[in-house]
Amino acid sequence: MLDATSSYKPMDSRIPVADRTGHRNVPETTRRTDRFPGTRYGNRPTMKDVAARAGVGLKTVSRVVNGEPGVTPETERRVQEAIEALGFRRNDSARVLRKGRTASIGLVLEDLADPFYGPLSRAVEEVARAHGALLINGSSAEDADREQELVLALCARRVDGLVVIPAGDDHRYLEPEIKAGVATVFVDRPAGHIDADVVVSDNFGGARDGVRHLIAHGHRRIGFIGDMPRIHTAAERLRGYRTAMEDAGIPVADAWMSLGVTDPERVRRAAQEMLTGPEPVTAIFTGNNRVTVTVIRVLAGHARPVALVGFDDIELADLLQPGVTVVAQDAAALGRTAAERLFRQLDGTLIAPERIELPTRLITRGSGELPPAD
Amino acid sequence: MLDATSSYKPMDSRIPVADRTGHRNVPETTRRTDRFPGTRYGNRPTMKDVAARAGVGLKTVSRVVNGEPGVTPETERRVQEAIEALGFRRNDSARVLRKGRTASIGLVLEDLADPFYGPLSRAVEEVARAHGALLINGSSAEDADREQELVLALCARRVDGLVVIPAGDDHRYLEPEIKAGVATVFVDRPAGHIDADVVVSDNFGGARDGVRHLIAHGHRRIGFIGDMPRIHTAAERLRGYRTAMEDAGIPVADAWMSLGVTDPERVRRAAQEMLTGPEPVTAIFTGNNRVTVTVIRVLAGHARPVALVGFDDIELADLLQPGVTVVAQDAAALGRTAAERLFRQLDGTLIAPERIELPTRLITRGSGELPPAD
DNA sequence: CCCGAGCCTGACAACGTTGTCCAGGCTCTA
DNA sequence: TAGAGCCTGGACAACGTTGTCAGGCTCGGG
Repeated sequence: MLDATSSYKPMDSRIPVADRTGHRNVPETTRRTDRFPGTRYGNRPTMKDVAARAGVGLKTVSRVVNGEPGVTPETERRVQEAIEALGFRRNDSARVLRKGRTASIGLVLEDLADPFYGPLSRAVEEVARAHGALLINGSSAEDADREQELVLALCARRVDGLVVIPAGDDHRYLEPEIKAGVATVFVDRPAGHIDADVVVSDNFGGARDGVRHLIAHGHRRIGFIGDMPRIHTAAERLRGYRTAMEDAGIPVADAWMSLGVTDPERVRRAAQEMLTGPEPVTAIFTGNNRVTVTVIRVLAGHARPVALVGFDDIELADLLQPGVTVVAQDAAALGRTAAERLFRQLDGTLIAPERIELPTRLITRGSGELPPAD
Repeated sequence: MLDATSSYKPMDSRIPVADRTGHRNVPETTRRTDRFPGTRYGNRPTMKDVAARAGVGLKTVSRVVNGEPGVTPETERRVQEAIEALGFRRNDSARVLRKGRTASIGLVLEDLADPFYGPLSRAVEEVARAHGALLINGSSAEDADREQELVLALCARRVDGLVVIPAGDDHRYLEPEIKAGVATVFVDRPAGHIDADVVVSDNFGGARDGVRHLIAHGHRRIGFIGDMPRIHTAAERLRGYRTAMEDAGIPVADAWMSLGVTDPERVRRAAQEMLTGPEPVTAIFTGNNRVTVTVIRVLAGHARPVALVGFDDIELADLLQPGVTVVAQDAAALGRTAAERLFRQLDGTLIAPERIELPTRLITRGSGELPPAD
């Protein structure tokens, strides 16, 4: 009978909180069964094994593995042979312990599945790769506690740096980490109560320009559907909307603004309400890609044409009827800029934290140029 | 003057190849400047420091940090206080070294920025999280060498398991790793020359059904634009196309099939050619989401209506005119299934490698139901 | 023939944590 | 009151790697 009783017990990677529930660790017996004769699971060969087999010293193996000079070709050959034969692979955990640097950086974002974060994540990865570092990432699901949990787990892994798209608004918990030398850059939204590098889009200006665009095309009753105002980007975009309206001397009715979670159901209802209320809007400005997509669906089923400008570009926006006018931000540039700054922190090239704002771009495709249909 | 001469020298995370270029390691001096008085960069407090400050033994600190029983409330309080005061955070590298498990899994995919992989990646992350593990991921950019490099770097980090979307077609290099106990699951495409768990979509059946759908709507001259045939999914989808055509007794002209890299330029040209050739197609079956998007653009500028069925669902496909009929695969389910299987391997619940095939779903929205316009 | 220089090589400690094991003090019972 | 047993705490080794340092070898010059 196969011994398959052991179960996956990873290290507890949570924050070291003393939850003294008295759970006693089961004694760690051999965890793996011996399915391959001659090779025990989990018992990887070490440099010591290689050294023994090659008949050399430990340090010589280390030298060969790391390509350090000072090894005779003949000795090196013997070591390489032993490495091949045993299937040796250097244990980077031990290496990290010794060297201090892990050559990995952490990326905490809201949701990997969101099309906005894909390119951002990829850009960070590219830069990391160029610097020989790996990328560990996690989704906070827009939850401050989960963000903290993730960030601290990454710090426990001793990542060299962190790129964080903050969900919470208080990052003082990161102070000891930053002091201890963890390079940190916030992206998309600023950090809270802490002085750190920040790379953001010009959310205010972008939204203002988008709304101005609608105003320029004759709209006055313009709706705004955005994310929860506690999210910085959402607040900034709202401010852009308000400013554009104010600048144009248009008083804003409360019924034209809807802020909250951006799940399709709420957004759909919000859109319906501002389209059918006592002062129905003739145009809508949407606060992010998810909202835009939902509103497009609503408008597709709406009788009267309604103008639309959305924040964030969306794929195929040009092929819809009409094409969707958007305020586009460059997600890849955000990620790239942040990551590059991170590595400059690690270089020691960077002195003081800075706030970098990347411009947005209005892309007109038709939906924003519809005249008001009263 | 600030000492900013040190530069980021991460651990070399490449495969241990002896590139004896004789580069000598610069002596590692203190890397960080002392910007914060009283806190040296990189010198984090250890359990020893905490123990000293709390006036207890090293192991007692360990017990408190890990919530192990056997510590007086009073002692625990003192230790917690010291932890707070010093900003101590357990070093997981050392922990890993001692425990053997890293509580992290690796995910190697083609491109994080591809909308198909976002949900997949997210699903893997969710499962990992549920098992207390972190996710490290990297993009292979469809390059076999880069895939191997990434995978081995992850193994050097001693990830507990690997979810791999293979780019290469020979994975024998993974044998020692798997033997050493690294749980491994391949997704989306099977592994090459190696017996391992595989989770794939029914690419053949899906493509066959999609093409049958077009045939059922009266098409006979149907084009196929897909990825390089060395990619397994591409080959399977092509096989589905051929089978559907054959079953219907339709001879396939070479000019109707185009296989190769799926960059927009090539795809655009391929589509143009089969639309204007001597035997112009009346319908096109596209082999993945990128191809589909490009072909939609081509068809949008085409005079005569052409039917289209695409492999992979795409966002907003329902809002285009006409809606795009697709063969949808469930990326999240692929990721979830693979990850769950991975953790069952780690549990010891799983014995023999298996091949799991998830069904695809034909979603009709209009573009596939257009009659042939001759 | 001897000595110093230079090149290889390996012994050893250290990185920070956890498992093992033992000692001392306490409580409880006979 | 003594002995048994429990509870708390700490000393120590080990995990696999790398930096330091010293020893042994070869070679050439005096």
